[in-house]
Amino acid sequence: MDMYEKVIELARRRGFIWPAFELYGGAAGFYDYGPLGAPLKRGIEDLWRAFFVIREGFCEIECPTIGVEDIYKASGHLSGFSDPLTECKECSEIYRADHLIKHIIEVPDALANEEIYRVIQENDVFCPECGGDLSEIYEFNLMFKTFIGPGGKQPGYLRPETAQGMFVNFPRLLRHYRDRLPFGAVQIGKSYRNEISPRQGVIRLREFSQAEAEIFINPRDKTHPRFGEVADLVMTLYSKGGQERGETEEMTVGEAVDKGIIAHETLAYYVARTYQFLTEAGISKDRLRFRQHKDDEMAHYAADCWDAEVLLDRFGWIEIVGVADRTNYDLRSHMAQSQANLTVYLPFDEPRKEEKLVVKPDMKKLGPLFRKGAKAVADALQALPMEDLKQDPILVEVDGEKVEIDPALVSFEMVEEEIRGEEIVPHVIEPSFGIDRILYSVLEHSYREEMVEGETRAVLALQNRVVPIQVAVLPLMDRAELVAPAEEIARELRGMDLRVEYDSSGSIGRRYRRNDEVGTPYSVTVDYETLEEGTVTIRDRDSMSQIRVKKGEVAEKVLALLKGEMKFSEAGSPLAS
RNA sequence: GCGGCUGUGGUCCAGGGGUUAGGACAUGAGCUUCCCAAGCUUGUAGCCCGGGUUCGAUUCCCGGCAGCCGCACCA
Repeated sequence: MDMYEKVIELARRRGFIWPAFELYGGAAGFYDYGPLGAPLKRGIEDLWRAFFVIREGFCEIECPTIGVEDIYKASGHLSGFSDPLTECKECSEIYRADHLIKHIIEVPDALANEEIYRVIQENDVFCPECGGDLSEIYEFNLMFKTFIGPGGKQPGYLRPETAQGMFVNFPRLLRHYRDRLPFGAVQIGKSYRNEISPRQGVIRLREFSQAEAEIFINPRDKTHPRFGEVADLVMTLYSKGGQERGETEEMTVGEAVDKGIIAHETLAYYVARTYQFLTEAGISKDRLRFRQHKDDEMAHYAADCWDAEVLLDRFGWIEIVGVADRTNYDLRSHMAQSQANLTVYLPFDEPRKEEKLVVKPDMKKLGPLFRKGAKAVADALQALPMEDLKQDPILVEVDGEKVEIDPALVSFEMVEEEIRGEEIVPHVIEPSFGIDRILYSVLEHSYREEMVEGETRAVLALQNRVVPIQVAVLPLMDRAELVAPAEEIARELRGMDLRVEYDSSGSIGRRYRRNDEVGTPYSVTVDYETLEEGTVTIRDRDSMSQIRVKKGEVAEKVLALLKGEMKFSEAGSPLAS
């Protein structure tokens, strides 16, 4: 059994991750989060919120998971996210149709499917495997399509990423932030991709959760005011150059920016925050690296892009986060599609003075003279440079005809104008997190087995911050005199909003093991000394050691331990074993 | 989507054209002053789905679904 099998088996058995629709045979690429998985996922998302909403001052929004067609025309998902496929009629092999004619047509992407098929037929392209005839082209789009309202008139698509919600709300977000850069907006939610062949469990899903931030910044200033907070952080980087040499480098974030390895401070800042988030969530530092996209794998508009990759036992290095400088591509696309103005007015530090030629055609006279053509003449006059306006007569060309204009009909002068700022389209830094992949990676990186008295002990060493069961309350035996105080303690802990597991079944050792396996960090045990001395024990998951504390103090101590405000060894007196 | 392998209680596995499908672990109830998967008593729970062959199918055949591996695909 490899690690993946062990972890997935545990996750299924103990209620973290279940195949969806199992009752009806299931469907590939869909999973349920069970009673422990759902709180674990929420814990990871809440930690993400702490990092990317609270501490950065970004806002969280929530948009529909179904989008109208224009959004995905603009984003490129409608055209770029679908592949033209063709199938061999003999051996049923499937090919990307455009790939088959690459050597004939330079830009096959530009062709319609019928045209690709014609090129295939005219150039005698056959199945590369068996030489058989190829079928007509059919489109496979990775977006789930649906229809909005009755009649099938308005198509809708399940969103393939949450990012577009932030882009299409840009004008309102800008106003929310009172017309100033930089600002950020985030969204945590489901996205959908109709993958051809989802494999690898929760790594490749058809419905998955993303946490994405879109940070809108001034393209002229990509420094970051809080860069100093992360400059000394050491990370494992796998840069473009490093990939060519086949080696990773340990480096501080500051050094990476100084050497030009990471494009600029702002990108590096969020790479660093990503590192902190992942390690606090429970990703192992020595199985985490940041890999830079090579030029040919990066989208053409992107300036720089770094993926956080984790090392998984079965799958090798897997991408779990992408942090990209997408420049102004997305906003420009939506400007073109929607005709809306998605710019920000940026004042200059100092107003600039500029000389400007102002041309004023005398419309009172030009109007009667040229009637319908007057506007075209005036436009042509206004486009002329100074020298041409000084001629007598002034020559302009309107609709291919040369027209002579009396200089008396037009006045012009140089005006000194003060320019206080300019309209710009912000650049976007996009950290994009795959929550499901992170959750699985946290499980695998937290899982360990150790030998205890000849038995294998399985432990999920989850971080307190994300753990689904925070504390177990266990009477030493299922007897009334122990059960009563144990139930009382469980009630008290629940009263503090802790997620408590109360368990009185079987032997105490078995219950410790069960809780170890799902990561419960602390177990409170009620024994006969509780009745005699008024104390209980707290057991630490990782060390298996126990301390004894007063019953009345156990709740506050457990809370302090969970928050990391108290060391375990200092929370009570050690239990003689 | 193609090919190969696989599908039996919650988990892991055994089995087999014919009465009641077997084990281990897990799990419920009970006993036990018992702190690391102990013990005893006693329960619950299964042949992936559909069709075919057959007197009879969990077993054989076909299809579907799911899992694993390979190919293809992967903004």
